[in-house]
Amino acid sequence: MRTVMDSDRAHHADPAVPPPTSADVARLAGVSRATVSFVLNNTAGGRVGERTRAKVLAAADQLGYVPHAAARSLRAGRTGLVLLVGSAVPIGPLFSGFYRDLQDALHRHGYTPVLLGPTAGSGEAAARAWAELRPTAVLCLTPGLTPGGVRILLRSGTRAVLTLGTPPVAGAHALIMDQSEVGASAAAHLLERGRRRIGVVMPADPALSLFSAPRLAGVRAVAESAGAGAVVEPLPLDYTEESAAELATRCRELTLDGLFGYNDEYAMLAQRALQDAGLDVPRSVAVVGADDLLLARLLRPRLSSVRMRLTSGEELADLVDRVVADPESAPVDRDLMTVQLIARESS
Amino acid sequence: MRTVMDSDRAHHADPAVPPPTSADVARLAGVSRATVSFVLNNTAGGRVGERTRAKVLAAADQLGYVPHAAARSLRAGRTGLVLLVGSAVPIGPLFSGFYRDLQDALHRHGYTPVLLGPTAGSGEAAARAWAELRPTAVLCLTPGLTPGGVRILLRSGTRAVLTLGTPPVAGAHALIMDQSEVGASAAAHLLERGRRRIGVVMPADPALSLFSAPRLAGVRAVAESAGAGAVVEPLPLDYTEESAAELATRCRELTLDGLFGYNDEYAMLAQRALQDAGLDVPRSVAVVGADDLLLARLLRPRLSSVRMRLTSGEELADLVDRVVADPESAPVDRDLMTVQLIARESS
DNA sequence: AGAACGAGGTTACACGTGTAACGGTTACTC
DNA sequence: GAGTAACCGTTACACGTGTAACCTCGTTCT
Repeated sequence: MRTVMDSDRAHHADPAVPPPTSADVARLAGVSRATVSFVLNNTAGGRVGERTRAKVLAAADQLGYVPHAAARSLRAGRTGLVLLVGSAVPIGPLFSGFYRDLQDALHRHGYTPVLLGPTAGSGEAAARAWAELRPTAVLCLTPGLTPGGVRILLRSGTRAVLTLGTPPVAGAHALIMDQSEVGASAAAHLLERGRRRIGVVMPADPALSLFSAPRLAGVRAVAESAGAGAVVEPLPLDYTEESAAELATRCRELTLDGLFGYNDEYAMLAQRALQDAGLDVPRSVAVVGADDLLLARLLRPRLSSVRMRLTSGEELADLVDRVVADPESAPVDRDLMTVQLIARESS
Repeated sequence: MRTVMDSDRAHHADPAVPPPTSADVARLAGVSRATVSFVLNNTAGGRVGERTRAKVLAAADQLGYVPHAAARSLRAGRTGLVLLVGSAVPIGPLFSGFYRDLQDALHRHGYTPVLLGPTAGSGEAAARAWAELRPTAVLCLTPGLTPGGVRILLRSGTRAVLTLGTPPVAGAHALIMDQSEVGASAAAHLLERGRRRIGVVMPADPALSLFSAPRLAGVRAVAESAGAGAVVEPLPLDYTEESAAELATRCRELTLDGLFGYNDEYAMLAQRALQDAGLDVPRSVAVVGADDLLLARLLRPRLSSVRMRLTSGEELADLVDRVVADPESAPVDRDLMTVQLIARESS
C-alpha cells in the first residue's frame, strides 16, 4: 500500500456527482443544448457566433465534458465499430504486426477497431454478443462463424461481415488464408530435393490444429500428386525437448528423409533433436520450417523456411471501406496470404 | 470473385429494413414492450405468465431480435466495459498468454474486456477517447497515462483506473512491472560469476526502449553497488545478423566478459555472433538472456535466462472487482511481475 | 416602407432500452 | 360478501445525443 498523499484525496469521482452532460455545458454557458452540440461537432459552418462559440468551449472545458459514445451512436443509428475477432492461438510476430497495421489503417479510415478474443463457443451465441454492439463491420480472422451467425449480424445492421472459412460462409465476404499452401510449398521443395519419405511435425496442442491440420493436408496433397513412392508421416510434438527426442528416434525408425515442421519453432526443436540423435541434416534428413524467423537462421545448418506475407492493413481497410459503402454488392473474396520458400542449408 | 449462389441472394440486410427492436417483438407477440423486457432479461421471477413468456420468446426468435447494447447501457448508466490498453511493442508468448488469461477472467467476472492499441499521442486526447466509451474500468498496461488523463476518466464515470507508470500516477491505482529487476537479476548473476565488464544488448528499435531502458538501468544500479571495477557498456543491436557481427567485434574490442541480452532473442543473436567471431561462451564471455524461451535452450551452450512470471489473470480480475466495487478506497498498488534467474551453461 | 433575407439561436422529437409505479383480474380469507 | 392478497400485465418516464424545423432579429433590396 502506498501512503495516501494529498493529491490522492480527489482520486475518485464522487458517484453522487454524475458525469457532466451537454445539458450541463449548455446551462453553464447560458445557451441551449443544440448550440452546444453545434459548437462541439462544429456542424454547418457559421451557425453560431464567435462569442457564444467561445463561451461554450470554455464551459465544456471547465466541466471536463466528454460526449457519451453510446448516446451518440444510439441517436446516429450507427457506430464506427469494426470488430476484429482474433484467433485463440498464440500469435507470432507476423500476426501481431498485421493486427497493429490493420488497426492503424482502420483508424485512419475513421473506424474504431476493437480487438476481441474469440468468445467461448464461437457460434451463434458469439455472433449475438457481437451484434449487440451494432458494429459497422466484423472481421473474423478465425474460422467458426456460421451462416446463422452471419445472418444474425446482418439482420442487426452490420453492413459487412468478412470471415475466414472454407468453404466460404454464405452471406459473408470471404477472407482466404489457405494454410495448406504452406505445407504444399514445403512439400514441393522437399520432393524437388529428392526426398520421398516426409515427416510432418504436428503440435500436440489441439488449439493449434486450426493451423497444423491444413498444413499437413497441403503436404499430403502435393505428395499424392507426386505419384507413388511418396510417404507422409505425421509426427506429434508437444514443444518440449523430451518430446523432440522421441520424435527424432521415431524419425530414424521410419527412415524418413525429409521433415516439415509446422513452424520454425517446432522445426528448430526437431532439427536440434535430430542432430543430437546423430542424424545428419540435411544429408540424411532435410528440414523445412515456416515463418522465416531470424532465430532459425542461427542454427547450423541454417533452417530453410516457408516465408508468409500478409496483406497490408491499408489494403484490407480499403476493402472494408468498399464493402461497407455498398452492402448490396456481391460477396468478394480476398486472399490474405502469399507464401514463398526460402531455401537454406537445412534442405 | 466467387460465383453468386442462390443462398447469397439474401447476404445483405436491406438498409431500408432497420434491425428489429423490442417494440417490434412486443407488437408481434401482442404484448407491451415492458413485458418483452421482463421476459428477455427474466427480471423479477414470475412477473409474467408462462403462455405470454413463450409467445415473447417465439416472437424474438422469429424476428432475430438482438438487444442494442448502446441503448441498454445508456439507460442503465453503466457499461461492463473494461478497457485493456496494450503497449505498442510486439508481444511475446508471455504477454499474449497474459492478455488471453486476463480477458477470460474478466469475462467470467461479468465484464466485457476490450483490447485497445495505444492511440496515437497517448495523452489526454486518448483518455478523452476512452472516456467516451464510459468504461467501468481502465487497465493501462503501458506507461504514458497522465494525471490529467486519469482525472478525465474518473470525472466521466470510470470507477477505477489502473495503470503502469513510475512514479505512480496520482488518482490511479498502480500496476507495477519493474523491468529494472530483470536487468538487476541478470547483473547480479554475472557479478557472482566473477564478471566485471558487462555489455548490455540494447535493441535499436526505439519502440522497445520502454522495456530496454529500465533493464539497462537495473544492470547499472547493481553494477554500481558492487563497487569499483564494474563496467557497464550498452551495445546497440538492430536484430539482424550483420548488426550482431558488429556487436561481437565491439565486444572483443572492449574486452567484455559478460553480456546481458535485452531479450532471449537478442541474446541468442549475440551469442551466435560471439561464437562465430571465435569467442568462447561462457569462458571468455558469459551470456544471459531474458524470457526463458524454449528455443534458447537449443543453443550450445544453452542460454541462461531471466524467467519472468506475470500475475494470473484471475488475481488481477479480482483486484479490478474490488477497486470497482469501492471507488473511494485508497489507491492500491500491485506488483505484476516476479523474476527468477535460470542458470544454464552460457554463464 | 414593406418584403425578402441571412445570421444566430431555440424548440421539439427520435433513437432503443429498463423499470418504478400503477391497474385490473382472479382466488382466497374471515 | 367485502376486503385483500397474489398474479399478470401496462403506462409512463428517463438516459444523453443530433438535427430538422422553426423563430427572432437586424440588414438589404426594390
